[in-house]
Amino acid sequence: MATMEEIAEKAGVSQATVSRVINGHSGVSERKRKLVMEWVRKLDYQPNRTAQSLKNNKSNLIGLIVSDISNPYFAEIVHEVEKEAAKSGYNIILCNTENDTKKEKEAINSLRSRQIDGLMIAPADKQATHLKSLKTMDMSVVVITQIKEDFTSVAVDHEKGGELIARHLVDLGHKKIGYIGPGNKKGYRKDYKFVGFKKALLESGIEFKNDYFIQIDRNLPEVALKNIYNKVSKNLRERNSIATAYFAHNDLAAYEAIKAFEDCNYHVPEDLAIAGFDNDIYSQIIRPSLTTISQPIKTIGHVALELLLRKIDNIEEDHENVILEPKLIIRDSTLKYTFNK
Amino acid sequence: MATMEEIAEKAGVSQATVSRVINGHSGVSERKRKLVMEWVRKLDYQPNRTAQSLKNNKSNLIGLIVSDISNPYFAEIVHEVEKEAAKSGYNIILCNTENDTKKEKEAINSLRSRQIDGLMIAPADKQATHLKSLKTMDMSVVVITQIKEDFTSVAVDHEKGGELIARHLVDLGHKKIGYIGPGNKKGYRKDYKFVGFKKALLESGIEFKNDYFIQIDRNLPEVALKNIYNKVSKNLRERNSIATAYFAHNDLAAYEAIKAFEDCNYHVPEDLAIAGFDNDIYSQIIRPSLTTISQPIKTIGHVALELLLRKIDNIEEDHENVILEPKLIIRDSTLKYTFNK
DNA sequence: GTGAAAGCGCTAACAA
DNA sequence: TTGTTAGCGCTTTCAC
Repeated sequence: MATMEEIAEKAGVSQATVSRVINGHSGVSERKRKLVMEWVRKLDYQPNRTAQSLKNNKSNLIGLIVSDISNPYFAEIVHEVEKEAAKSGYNIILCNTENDTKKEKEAINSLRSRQIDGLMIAPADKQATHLKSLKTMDMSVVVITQIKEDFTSVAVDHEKGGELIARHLVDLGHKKIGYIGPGNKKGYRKDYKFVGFKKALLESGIEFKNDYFIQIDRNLPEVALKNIYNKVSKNLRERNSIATAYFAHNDLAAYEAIKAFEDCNYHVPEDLAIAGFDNDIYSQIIRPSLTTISQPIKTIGHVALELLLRKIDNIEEDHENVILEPKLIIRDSTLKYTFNK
Repeated sequence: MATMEEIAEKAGVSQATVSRVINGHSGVSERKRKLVMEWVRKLDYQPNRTAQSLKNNKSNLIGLIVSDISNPYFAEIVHEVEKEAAKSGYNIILCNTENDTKKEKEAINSLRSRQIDGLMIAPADKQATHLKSLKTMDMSVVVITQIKEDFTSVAVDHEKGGELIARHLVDLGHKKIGYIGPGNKKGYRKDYKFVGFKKALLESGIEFKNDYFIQIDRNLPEVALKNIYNKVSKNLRERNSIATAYFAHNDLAAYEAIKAFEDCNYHVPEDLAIAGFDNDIYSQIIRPSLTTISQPIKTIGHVALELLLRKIDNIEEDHENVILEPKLIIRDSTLKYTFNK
């Protein structure tokens, strides 16, 4: 790769002049400017961003840490963030943690080493102390998909999402209502969907019964789907009563649960209503189409990047917690449940 | 962020000694080593990879260019590549081109500027000359998801995939067989699935009829799904005969086609068999489960990264085209078609 | 308008 | 065993 030095030599000017031309600084004669540009083209010169970064103490690199890129929800966020970042001249270093705090920690260190200008992170489910250390090292950080009081963060109101589903199921006339998700476990982040769900049920006079709670493991994305299938099947076999409607904590889980229900001869949605969370692209494609909660993914990506860039440019000093509104999307998986069979 | 200089000062040694300790070089007294490490911990020192890159002319950065990260097929590849790369100490700079050659070109230049050690690219559908320029600039490149004779590449044999689907449909007894996909168009890369599909049909004595060809647009991932839906619906309305079985060029297209068929009152799979391509995670989740071609995605990611690292390390000099075998996955979407209605 | 030179944080050759 | 020094490619200050 050609360097400024080489261009300078060819064009018979100093390397400093080449730098001026490349960076569009004024105070270079038109003659030299032309000359330099000619050699830039001829040698297909590309500035060495590594050298620039070192000199300017600015990498134009953003670290993006997600827990599971295979989840279409995160894939969509990555898509959006990359797109917007590119517009502002930033590149993305992507790290996938597979919801593993150890990997998350490694990723943070690695990115720090790489002198990223800012970090966007969707933290793993497990509570971890290394996030706190981000504070002390004075790095521009935006947390996404969950609200963290001590960081700038952008997320959807999961609690309200859970409430929306609960009310919808109650409105349809369900009394026996279940939940499929991680639930609340010490050392893990709170399952706010579940919290809101139970709360809204209670407000409608229905106490959530643990018999209808199918608890699935956290932080195992690789095997998560199998886990869900097994847990649901096991539940159907071993418990003596099942609910008439289930709320699965995300769409992926809902799909898998539907499979398990079907394989146990419960037809969805005729015998069993089911709702998901995320409104991923498949939720309207699968049959039955899935009632779910839509998260404004593009907005999350957009807003989060915007905030991060502001932090990087020191425009934004203090924390801001952007809580976006979830939306209920009603589809066949709950609508076509048949009462009074 | 602390630098070696600061550590050196604190520990009362030279900066070179700090470097030696950090890099585990021999020839440092145990006393100084201990002393240095103590300050490394105290100041939470992280080496500046930018400076290292500049000095060593080695960034440990890999560029990964994909056309559409929202497609779970690519998301899975990214997942795998990132995971393997991390194991070898590489980070991934991800660029999403949205199947746009202009963005692709920009991404390549940007990555080059960033001194990446190697590039893995799933090229856009549109033929473009800038890929050729990669050759001249002597950069380690591995092309994925399509075979390019003049590069090292890793892909599945799409032609054979098309054949497998064709034979399967013929074996089931279908005579009127259609295709939903981009087809072959000048300036775009060949649609090998279609080629193999037609070839195998012909070998079975069935000539592919253009009446059963639903051609969809290329390079519009953002609107691709809508496009498919519209094209399929339009086709059903305007043509006087439809096939009994359709092969959609990927799973995403198949899902969308199913929706369109259903909305036009053709039941899948009873009235109409359909097959996809990719075997993405949803193909077994949707109902009807989708007959499709499985691509060994993990293997693609794995092998491609392996080859790229070998190229980077100059172990591999010449091109290698790894063509992986596709596998037919038979599911309800074709199996449950009802003949003799 | 232009060039020389310092320095970003690191590695490695050389000297001591 | 340790320190001094040059230099990776760039930006920017200073002097002319």
